[in-house]
Amino acid sequence: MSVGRETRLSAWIERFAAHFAEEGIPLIGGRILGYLLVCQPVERTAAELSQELEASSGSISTNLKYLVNVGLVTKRTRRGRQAAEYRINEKAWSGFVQRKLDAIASVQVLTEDGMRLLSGDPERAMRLRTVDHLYGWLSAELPALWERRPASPK
Amino acid sequence: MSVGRETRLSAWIERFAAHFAEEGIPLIGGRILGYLLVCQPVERTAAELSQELEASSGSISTNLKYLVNVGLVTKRTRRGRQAAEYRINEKAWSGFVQRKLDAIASVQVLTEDGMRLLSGDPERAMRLRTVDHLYGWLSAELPALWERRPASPK
DNA sequence: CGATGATTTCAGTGTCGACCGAAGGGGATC
DNA sequence: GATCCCCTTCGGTCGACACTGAAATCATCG
Repeated sequence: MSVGRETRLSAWIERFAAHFAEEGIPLIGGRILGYLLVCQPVERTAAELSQELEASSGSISTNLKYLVNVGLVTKRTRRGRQAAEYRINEKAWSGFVQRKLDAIASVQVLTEDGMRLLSGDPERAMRLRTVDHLYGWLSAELPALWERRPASPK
Repeated sequence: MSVGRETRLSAWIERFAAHFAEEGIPLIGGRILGYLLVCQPVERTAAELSQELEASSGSISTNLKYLVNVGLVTKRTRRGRQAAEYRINEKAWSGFVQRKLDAIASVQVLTEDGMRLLSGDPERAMRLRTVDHLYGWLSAELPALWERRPASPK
């Protein structure tokens, strides 16, 4: 007897959430993301998410607030409906990734400052220089790479 | 009365450690990295680090073990010296950064699996497809970018 | 082989953050 | 304006992890 598609999707959502948990996103936040990426229909209320993901209403609320804040989820309210509907904002994902790349390259600000502090002593600055050059290169190339990013498929 | 260079370097080390603390590296580990990048002479014993950074011997030991493990610090023992000497391995920094980039691109494995699970339903796969394309592009371009990385300065 | 000096191990402490669930507040409908 | 949901807020619990300091371990030298 085969495992149903929904069951396999649940397992996939869990893997998805686990990955982002390692990057500091709360487990429940990751589950919401994974779920909203594949659910049908695309919009869900907080109460539905709470039930589907077996998480407390408080956790759902907190995490939705966070996800809406970073732009990955969109909140929609409708007249005549007390329940707000949430959906994934997949277009915002590139901004999300871009922030990660920026975070890596931003170390260059630090290494640059360090080089300045050691400017009178080239010998002593050698170790930092190696690191600074690496980040300097990244700071130049990553934004350039990002420019060449193709538009998302229609 | 001006602030001495060493004082400013201490402040810089603290900023350096704070940055990597946000990325999950323990504060003391970050301090060790920053300190070993700029100290003179370049090699230090665990006891010296403990004193300079005002951290317990246990913390220093744990963090050095971790940093040696990921390759950012090199341990050297010498005959006739009971104290091992540690120094920064600035050449390993590129591997450190590369692992970060790989971690970002590795999401493509997840999105790809998800696409497979939704293969029978293109409509439903649309949201994931947008995300998958982004990571697919990254998975292709980041390694290519890395190839063009220049050697560190002599 | 014992003494010495250094490092590693380990149990204990404190902090921080995710999560829960009950209480409170805000709309919408009647 | 009363009722009914739904969402958010908030106190409390739990587990994870960084850090400490003392004890155990290890290496060197006399």
